[in-house]
Amino acid sequence: MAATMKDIARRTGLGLATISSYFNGGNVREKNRIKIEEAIEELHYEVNEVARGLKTNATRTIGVVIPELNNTFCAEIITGMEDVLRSHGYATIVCDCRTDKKLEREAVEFLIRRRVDGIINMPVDEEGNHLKRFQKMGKPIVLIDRKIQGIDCDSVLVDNKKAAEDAVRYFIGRGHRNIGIIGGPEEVFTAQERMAGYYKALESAGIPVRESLIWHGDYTIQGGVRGLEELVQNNPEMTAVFVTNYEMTMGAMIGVNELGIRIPEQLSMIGFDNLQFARACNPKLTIVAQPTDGIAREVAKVMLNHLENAGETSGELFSEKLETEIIAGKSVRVLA
Amino acid sequence: MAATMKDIARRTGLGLATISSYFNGGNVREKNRIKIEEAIEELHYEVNEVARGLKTNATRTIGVVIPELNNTFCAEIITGMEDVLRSHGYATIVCDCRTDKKLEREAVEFLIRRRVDGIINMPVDEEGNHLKRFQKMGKPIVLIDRKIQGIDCDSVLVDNKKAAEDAVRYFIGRGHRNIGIIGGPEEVFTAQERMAGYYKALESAGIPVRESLIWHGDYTIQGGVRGLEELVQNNPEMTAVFVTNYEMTMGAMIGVNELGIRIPEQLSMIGFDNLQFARACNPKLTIVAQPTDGIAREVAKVMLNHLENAGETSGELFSEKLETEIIAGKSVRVLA
DNA sequence: TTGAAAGCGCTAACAT
DNA sequence: ATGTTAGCGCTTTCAA
Repeated sequence: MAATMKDIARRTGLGLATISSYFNGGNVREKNRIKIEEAIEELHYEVNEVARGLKTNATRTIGVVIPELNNTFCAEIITGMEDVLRSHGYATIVCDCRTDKKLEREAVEFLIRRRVDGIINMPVDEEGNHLKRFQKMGKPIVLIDRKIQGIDCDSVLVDNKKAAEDAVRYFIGRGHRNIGIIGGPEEVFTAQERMAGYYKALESAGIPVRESLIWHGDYTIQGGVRGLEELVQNNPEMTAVFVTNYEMTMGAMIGVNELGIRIPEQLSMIGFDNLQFARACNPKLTIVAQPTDGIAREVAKVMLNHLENAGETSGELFSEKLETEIIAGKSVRVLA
Repeated sequence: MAATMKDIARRTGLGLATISSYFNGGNVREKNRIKIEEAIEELHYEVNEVARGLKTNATRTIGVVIPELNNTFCAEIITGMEDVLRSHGYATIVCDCRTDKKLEREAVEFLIRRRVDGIINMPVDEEGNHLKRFQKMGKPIVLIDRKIQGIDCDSVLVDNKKAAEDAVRYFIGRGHRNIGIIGGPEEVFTAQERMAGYYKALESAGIPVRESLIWHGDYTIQGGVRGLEELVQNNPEMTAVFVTNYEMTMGAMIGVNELGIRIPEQLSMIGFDNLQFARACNPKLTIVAQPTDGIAREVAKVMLNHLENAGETSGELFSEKLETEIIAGKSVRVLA
């Protein structure tokens, strides 16, 4: 069994409180400090965070619930968050709920049992019922990427409407009029926003929206393949297509390859996320890039704020919208 | 504050032990069972796993230390593992050590403080010193993908030598003689094995190994770009190149695009991992595919075996080598 | 500055 | 089948 503070107390002849105070930055006589440190060294003592958590009612652990770890956008955000959280002494328990509302709810209950100090969630259930019980416990919740109705809490979002607007304007500015879109699931917040941006850009340019140019996908690779095939087949006059997330962008590229379509001669394309993938495409893909690292750091910061200034929360809900950026490649043709 | 078992005891008039026994599958009179369940419902009781962990000296938490979450191979394995571990009631704390030995050691200490029941590690430090203390505590360690010297423990590997051998043979069988390789860091186990496979395939075909055709990369995207550029520049006669991990494969594709090289007319290529990426390449890339999901499930299984049959471990070290597979695309030209 | 002691929420041994 | 109780390793009053 691992050494405990009692062992150190015995070995040094000091009381438990002194040892504890040593670990918690209290004042300890120089002589005793040295004795304690020797004992720690010899006994290979490591603080038991479990016991500490039971006593202090704070586990220094935060739970992260996401729809799909196996999704670059999620993975990148988690990498960034985990990095800053751990450097502040917080552990991160990641739960992948596979885009399933039932699993998402179970994940939250799982985290409640483990008494995490806070939850970071990229929500699948847009009603937010899965979070209500946790919120009632007075512990902080930070939402990433998607807002939900039933829950008032902090969130870190991306300006998705503007992102899509920018992309479509980019096409329009280069002479395109028949612009298709491979959108996301209609019930997902980001998908709605991106679709709204598509509408807005077309409307403000006086281009009528045509239903046949709109494909509602599901944010998966296979959905992207399918979407591209359908759009191409139904719209011989389409000269450009905007794909609204990374997985579908990959799918659209697969579709393009399998149909033997040449980019940008036969079809112009703007994708989403993952600059490296864009560079690996031939020709290099023009994309909308999200500030994943910025999101990650912002989320961690907001969460740490709650945790370290417990009590004195300003009452105001934090809600930031980060900006995206278009990274130009060679996949958009300039029409005469 | 959250409800405790004491609250349930008070509310039902039962003793603590009865409640505890209810939660641990003991026998409880039907009438009392109902009373307990009503109380749970009304009090919104959730077991406190922290207290339970302190008492039982088992946190039902396992730590995972990997070099880079932001790496598809790692992310896929973690997704799979976390899935099966959580369905058995185990939480997973993931620590990304950014391929840094110091951070890796710190991650293990962090996990020791949190008293995880086991550690799963894709090791960066090939001497394994970071794991020694944990191992002395008698808790299980499972290594993924890389073996290390100093530590005797279970491991789940891939037959990397054969993987590389197969790839190079694939080239040879199609008439290639001047075959380049973009290898990994020389100190990394998988990189050594893959390099060994390259040598073996060439030697058994009677083709002399030429140093100029070998590039030692670092398993990063940028390393792949650089490797491809160097190999192409130094070997005008090279007709084929084998890239030995996913990130470098992506990098090599970027390099190919930026140099304007046509595949497979000017250069044949076999990459590594990520079938979807391979399909998105133009032309579709031939790759060596690792059974990531198989690895993930195997690792979780081995770990659960240790945890659930504590004590009666067979003493034998488990070490499985899974097989890879070549998925043919159109990136390898048949030479006359 | 240091020590003694209570108690966080649970499990398990023992008694009933 | 159920109740009583000690104690897991720590923090935190309260005294000294």
